Amino acid sequence: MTFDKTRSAGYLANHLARLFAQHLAAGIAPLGLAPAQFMTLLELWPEDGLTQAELCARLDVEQATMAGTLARMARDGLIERRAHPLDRRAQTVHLTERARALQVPATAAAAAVNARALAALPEQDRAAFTASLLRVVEELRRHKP
Amino acid sequence: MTFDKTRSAGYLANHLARLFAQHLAAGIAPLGLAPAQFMTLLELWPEDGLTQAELCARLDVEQATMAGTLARMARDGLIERRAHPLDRRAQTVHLTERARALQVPATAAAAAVNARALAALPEQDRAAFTASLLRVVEELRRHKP
DNA sequence: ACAGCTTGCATAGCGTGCTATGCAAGTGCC
DNA sequence: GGCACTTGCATAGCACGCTATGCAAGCTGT
Repeated sequence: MTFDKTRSAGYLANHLARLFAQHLAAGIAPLGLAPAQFMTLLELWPEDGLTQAELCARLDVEQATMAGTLARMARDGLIERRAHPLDRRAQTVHLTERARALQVPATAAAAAVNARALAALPEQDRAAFTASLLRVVEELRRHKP
Repeated sequence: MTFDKTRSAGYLANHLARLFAQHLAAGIAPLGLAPAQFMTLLELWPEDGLTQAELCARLDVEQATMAGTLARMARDGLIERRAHPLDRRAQTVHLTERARALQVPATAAAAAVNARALAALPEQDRAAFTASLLRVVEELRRHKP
């Protein structure tokens, strides 16, 4: 009857994401990065020159959210926008040298947080856990509200 | 080398929490509730008259965050604050009739979201999944950054 | 060619998280 | 009793999510 928060996947997912965000923020703040900026860089490091719309689709965030994140990244000297060669409405997003230099330390910090978190699970359960996370993500993404 | 977002627990947790929040928000918005208000009500439905500090501890959110959530709940007629009988600094938080009436429909909506999400997993994996979520939450909560 | 739909982006407003401050009230120790 | 520390709460400022608008540019069909 009473909703048990220690057994509700949604409740736990919210709590887990807040904890991950706190740990990640602490790890990358010394680099001058915030979590959403790091997520965006994860897409741009391997493939520069994406448009805002492409970043939205890949990160599954709304366009207005990405506009705000890119504005802060431009303010902080992580990206610069250039006119799209084919579409005068669009812009392409390009990394600065400063952003490129952060790839190794930032991904190391994120990997450290993942490692510390997964240390809570026996080694043979970890792959199943992330696989389940992925399956549930895909399920909820398929039939969005 | 390149961080694989489909295998990073932190990335997936963030994505999953956003999806859960979207589904839950859609389910409880017709009731006039927002997700953090629902979380707070989960504590107050079984035990009225808690203080703000107690709510913070139980939900693991910062005091300033809870102050904002309670302000919005009071504005929306879900709670009222009364003077604490023993401590003149503190207030106790009490549910209104309107808030009590939402318990059944709101928990039903949340349970439906959980059920839809967990439908992605074979039935025998679901308990292990939520148990792993809980273990990782407790791990990250133990050594906070 | 032009009217109308679609697409790319910016902006405003709000909810929810955080840290950092500040104040009032309780507690403790001398 | 009085000074210092702690505790309960409010507020401000910021990051990120969201929806809702609005505008400019591209596309479509007649």
